Parts: sequence; structure tokens; C-alpha cells
Amino acid sequence: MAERESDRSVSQTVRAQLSLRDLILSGDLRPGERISELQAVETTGASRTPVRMALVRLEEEGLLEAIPSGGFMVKTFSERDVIDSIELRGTLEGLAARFAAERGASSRDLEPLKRCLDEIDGVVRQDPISVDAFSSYVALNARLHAMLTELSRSPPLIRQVDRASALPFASPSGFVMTQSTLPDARDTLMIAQDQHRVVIDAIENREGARAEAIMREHARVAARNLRLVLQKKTHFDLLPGLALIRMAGE
Amino acid sequence: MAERESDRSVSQTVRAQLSLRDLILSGDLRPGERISELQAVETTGASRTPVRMALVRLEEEGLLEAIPSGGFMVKTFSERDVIDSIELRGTLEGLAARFAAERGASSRDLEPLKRCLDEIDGVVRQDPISVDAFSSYVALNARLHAMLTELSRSPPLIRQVDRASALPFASPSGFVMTQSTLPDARDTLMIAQDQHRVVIDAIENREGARAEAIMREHARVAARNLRLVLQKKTHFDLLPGLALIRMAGE
DNA sequence: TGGACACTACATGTATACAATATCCGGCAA
DNA sequence: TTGCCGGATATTGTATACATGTAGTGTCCA
Repeated sequence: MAERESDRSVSQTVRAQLSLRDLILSGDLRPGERISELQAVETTGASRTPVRMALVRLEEEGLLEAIPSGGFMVKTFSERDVIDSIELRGTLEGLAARFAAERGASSRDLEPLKRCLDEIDGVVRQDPISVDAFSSYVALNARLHAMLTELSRSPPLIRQVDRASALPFASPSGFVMTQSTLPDARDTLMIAQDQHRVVIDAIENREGARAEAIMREHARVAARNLRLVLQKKTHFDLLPGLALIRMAGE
Repeated sequence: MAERESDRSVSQTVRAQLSLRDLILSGDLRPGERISELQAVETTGASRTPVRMALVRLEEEGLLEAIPSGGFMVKTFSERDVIDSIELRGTLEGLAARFAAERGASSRDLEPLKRCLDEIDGVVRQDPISVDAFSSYVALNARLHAMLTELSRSPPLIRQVDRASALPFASPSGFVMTQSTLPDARDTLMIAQDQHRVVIDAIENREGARAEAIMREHARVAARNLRLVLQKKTHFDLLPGLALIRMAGE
């Protein structure tokens, strides 16, 4: 992976973390494989201290698992693990939406979300949707989800949602790119966008239970896409991290 | 704090982490205060490398906050933060209970929980309840909650519940000791224990929604106790970590 | 007298040397 | 042939020296 110019300015620890994360998510480091510090030192260019730091952070992130006797290995996930992670993220986002509704969000607070909503409408309106448009959707979707979580105004909750979304296949935008090749891709996006609209409406009207339920169901769209992708066993390249999923028989 | 004999066998990193955690929770290190590595090296006896390791882990644990320019400071929590953390923990435990109910738990699985339930009954039956009995309750309660979470059979969820319970004031047994001095202490324990019984019954009968709702409500008992404790501004010593809570006016 | 700049001191980020320990392989004995 | 023991090797855990950047303080100039 080519070193980006911006990497120069940041710390070795961060650089090592980014570099190792890429290696793990791309599947270059196999699931279950032990990560040798010395080897990581060679590939990242940093010395052992920042590499160790990066390994600890990647463990907390959920990508690595500590080996009892020392060191780390790449974590493997079952299909069930992934589905549970998505459900978990949806539950936390649901809680955030409920908090937002119960605590009230002024029209000033909601204005940027509605603008984001409109932008997504612009993307989804085209038929068929171009690959570029899918990319735009991913970015806008991520922004909308981040803003919805922020609306809870609960730092502890925001923190946990971020952690739950750290795994790429559990993140709100994880499976968007993978579904871009599916025949009913646009329909799915329309449905998801409708859920966006409904949850904001619910928050505006202080309907906590409704907002929570919708966000939970919204996450399950991703779970559905996961199943489709795993069935087809294709487009694995569109979502980094899919290499970490161990299928039932393996 | 006296070093325990068992500390000898574990790594310097873990030793430093335990030592620093105690220092933070006891309030010896003030909220907002920057933690100097050198100072930490002196107090813990370990060298800088394991100390830094411990600091990173304590940040992930939620006790420390990274300073943009480098280093860490002790995190401060508002009353709202604490209440949200409890609600968060309850929500996750609720999800675990729902999973347990939906996925089914055999009577073999439930047997140890019921035994634990009986043991708690034995503790709660006495009137008045001794301080020792409160301690027993804390241990049994922690075990029961751990077993309930395990019943979800979802490693990602178990992981998140553990993280959410890491903050002492968010943990299931956090406020039990603080309420030991309250006049209606026994009644509260009885109510909590009844919720334990109900949630296990719900899981047994595969009533997912009911199990989830009860676990959420169960956590709110802790939130009530928090408010009582903060009102009285007493018994701060009974729950380490209470020193981290900054009251509204401060 | 106030502000800005420079210098100093100190704290953190990084690299590396050293120590302890786990793992692996080979040989020996049952 | 299999299991166990022991040593060699490699890997991680720890300590410390060095580099770099930040913050604080004092002085000088306007």
C-alpha cells in the first residue's frame, strides 16, 4: 500500500495502526494468524514501540484478539457474529434516536439532517444509480448516521455507537457498496432512505419508541444484505473485512 | 493501596493498570488532572513502557481521556453521563436477555442461574440485612448478571456489555453497597431480585420482548439509587469512582 | 504597562538494547 | 512407535536512552 503524503505529519503509532488495519481488512493477514511484531515492524516501517501501541488499539477496536501467552492474532468472525454486531449497532442507534426524541431536537438541530436527507434524495432519484452515486450515498449515509447519533447529546452513548460501528461490516454504510451490483439495489436504497425520513419525523414529534424501533429495523437492512452477499460469495472486494468472516463449514 | 501478593505473578502492564485504576477511582488523581507518565512511573514502580500501555488501556476503558497535544487526563462525568451509562448498560443487557429468550435456553443452561437465584433469596430473606450480606449480594448479583449475558451466546454482545459495565458506577452491582445504608434498602433488593426471577422466567418461556423490557427496567433501579446517593452527598466512599462525577454547579 | 517573542525546561513520542519466557524440534527412553 | 524431556531459537515483555514538540516563563520592546 502506497504511503500517503499526509501520513508524514501524523505519529508513527497512527501510521502503523492504519497500515496494519489495511493489512488485516484486506485479508493479507489471514484470520487466526498470529501477528509477529518484528514482521509488523518490517511492513510498517515504524519501530516496535509504536507497533505494539497500534496492536493494542486494534485489539480494542475488535480486529485483533490477545493470545494468552502473549501477542495478538487476527480475529475471525462467524456469520452469526456479524449479524449480532449489526443488531447491536442498530440497538445502540435506536437508543440514540430515542434519546434524541425524548430530549427534544429543535428545528435548528434538525435542519442539517434534513438537508442531508435532501441530498440523499437527489442521489436515489436517478435510475439506474451509477457507481459514483453509490459512493456519494455511502458518504452521505455515514454523515446522516453520525448526526443522528450526535442528536442524542450523550457522550457515553456516542462513544459506544462509534465502537460498535468500528468493524467495517457492522458500520451503517458497510454493505451499501456490496449491494450496488444487486438487481434491486435501488429499491433497497429507497427503503433505507424512507426509514431515514421516518426516524427524523419521529424525533421531531418526540415519538421515542417509534424512533427507536425504526432505527433497529433500519440496521436489519444491512443484515439482509450480508446474507445475500455471503450466499453469492461474490463482491468480497467491495467490503474490506469480509475476509475475516469464516463460513459455517470452514 | 497495599500491593497484593498475586500482583507479583502478573505483568508490569497489568500491575500498572490496576494501580492506576485504583488511584483514579479513589479520587487520588483528580478529575481533569493530567496524568504525568513520569509521576505514574514513580507511583507504580513499573517503567514507562508498561505505564504507557496501561494508560492506553485505561483510556479504552473510559477512565481516561486523550489530550490532543499528547498524554492523558482523568475523565470527568456529569450526572447525566452516569445515568446514560446505566441506561446503556441496561439496554445491552436487555438485548442479551432477548437473544437468550429467542435462541432458547435449555433447563440445563438455566440451572446454574436458578441456583444463584436461590442463593440471593437466602441473602435477601434476612431482615435486617447485615453488611456482610450486602457484600454477598454484590458478588451473587455480579455472577447472575454475567451468566445472563453469557446466555445470549453472542461474543460480540458479551464484549460490549463488559465494556459498558467497566465503569464502576455503570456496573450492575455498582450502587448496591451505597444503598446499604438507606432505610428501604431491603425493599429495593427484594424488587431487584423479583426482576431477576421474572427475566429468567421470560427467557425460559422464550418471551423475548418481556425479557428485554425487564432488564432495561432493572438497570433503572441503579439510576434511582444514583440520584439518592448524589442528593445525600454521602457514602461516597462506598462506590469507588463516585469521585469522578462532577455535580451540576461545579 | 501590556503584549509578543524567545528561551528553557519538561513531557511525550520513538528507537533499541536487554531479559524473560514460550515454542518448537530433536533425541532418548519406555 | 509414541511420549516425554531438554535445549536452542525466536518472540514478547521491560527498561532506558534519545529526539521532538509543547507549554510555561521571563525579558525586552512598543
